[in-house]
Amino acid sequence: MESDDRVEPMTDRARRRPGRPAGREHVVDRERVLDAAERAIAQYGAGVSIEAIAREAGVTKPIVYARVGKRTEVSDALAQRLADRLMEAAAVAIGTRRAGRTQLAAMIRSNLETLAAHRELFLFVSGGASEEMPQRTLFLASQSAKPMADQIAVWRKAAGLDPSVALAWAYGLVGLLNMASLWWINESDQPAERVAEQLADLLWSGLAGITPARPAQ
Amino acid sequence: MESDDRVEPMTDRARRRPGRPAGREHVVDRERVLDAAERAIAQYGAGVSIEAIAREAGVTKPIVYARVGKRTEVSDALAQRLADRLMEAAAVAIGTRRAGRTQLAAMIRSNLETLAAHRELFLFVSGGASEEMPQRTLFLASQSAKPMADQIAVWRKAAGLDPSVALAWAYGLVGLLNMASLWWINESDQPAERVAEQLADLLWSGLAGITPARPAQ
DNA sequence: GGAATATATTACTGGCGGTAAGTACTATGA
DNA sequence: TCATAGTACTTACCGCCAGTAATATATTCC
Repeated sequence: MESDDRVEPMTDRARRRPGRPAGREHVVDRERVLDAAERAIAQYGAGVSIEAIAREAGVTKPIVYARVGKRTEVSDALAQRLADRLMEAAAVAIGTRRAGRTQLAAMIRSNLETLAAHRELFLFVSGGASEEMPQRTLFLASQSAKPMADQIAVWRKAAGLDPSVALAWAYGLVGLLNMASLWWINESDQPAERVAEQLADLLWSGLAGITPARPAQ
Repeated sequence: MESDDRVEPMTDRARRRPGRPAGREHVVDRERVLDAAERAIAQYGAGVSIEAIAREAGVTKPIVYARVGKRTEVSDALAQRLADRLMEAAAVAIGTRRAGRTQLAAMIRSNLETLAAHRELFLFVSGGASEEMPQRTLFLASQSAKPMADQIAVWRKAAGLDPSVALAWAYGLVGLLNMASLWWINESDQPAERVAEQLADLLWSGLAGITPARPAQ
């Protein structure tokens, strides 16, 4: 009795004694925590607990708070990552294509497929109700919408059209892409390419500034 | 001592003794609970607790569960209400206008203003991360999107165009309207009418089926 | 009147976000 | 070299809340 069966709450895995570990660096840095958060989300879904994220990183909860912050801050950081990935994928998809409808369809398709690939991450990032939800949702949308708005403004100016539509269009488009992706991922069995074509049909002429003569009234 | 200071957890307001109340009807029915939920959300924000909703209704927590169900079910019920209100407002806004761009702008504007009027409710309904978030988000989007898809399919058929775009367009449009509304409510100081015009500019020609000749490639 | 049923309340459980308190290693200055 | 301060972890705890069980009172049916 009393031998060495001290309690070991840190559930399995790389257990570490309390106290400062030997070595002079952080045992896991911020980026590692975020990597672990992504893995944990992929595994357990958007409702994953902070504790589970910490476990996945091989540390304990307070470390997550020390490196990244509270849940909303983890979410914000991952939103940034996701937005970057979307931009990057879009850039690749657009590739060498000339600006035009084909480019738009390629961009939409890459958005569909990228969000599908990071489905749970997408949900983690868009989820999480609370008092300051509106600010958070907008913040994460703005990661995509702000660059998009800049691009739209440039196009519109170049075409001699009013650039003041840029922000409204950009936020609208982000919302459209998100919802359409969610729908496609969960309920549609059409290929991404087809849905992308359909959405391009909806958006292209407006984006290109092809406005039919406004009917009087 | 020992007089009558029994604990009285039911915080203030219309305290009631345990046990069945005198009278043969439910003291509050489902609709009253949902009304109270809306008031509580308006007052405390989207993160409101079930307990607060119960208090607002003048009953206790288990009654909310008995009449409506768990949090997600409250949210679903309110999503239905909100969707109904959006449809109704759109119908009013459209009014006697002839189908066309002006009608579209009026519809968008009514959407902006209706969501602004029910800001916190909108957030309560769209918030709430968990395992089955995707299904919930889609469910609530579908309240608006399904009728919209039907309408689009009718239009497209009448115009001799492919109606199979309807679902993708409808979900996309719901997402667009939601996100644009959120942006407008929180970050834009432009009048609703102007934003509605801008979005109509983006969408009208696509919706009307005015497709520019697709450039080769 | 009394059993069965209906309708409420209070009381509890479990889990999680977030933080405080405790522990062990490293660095610095006399 | 040794005490003292600082750092980087851990365990332990608090508070809140969703959801449910246990309990109390009123009605209904025989």
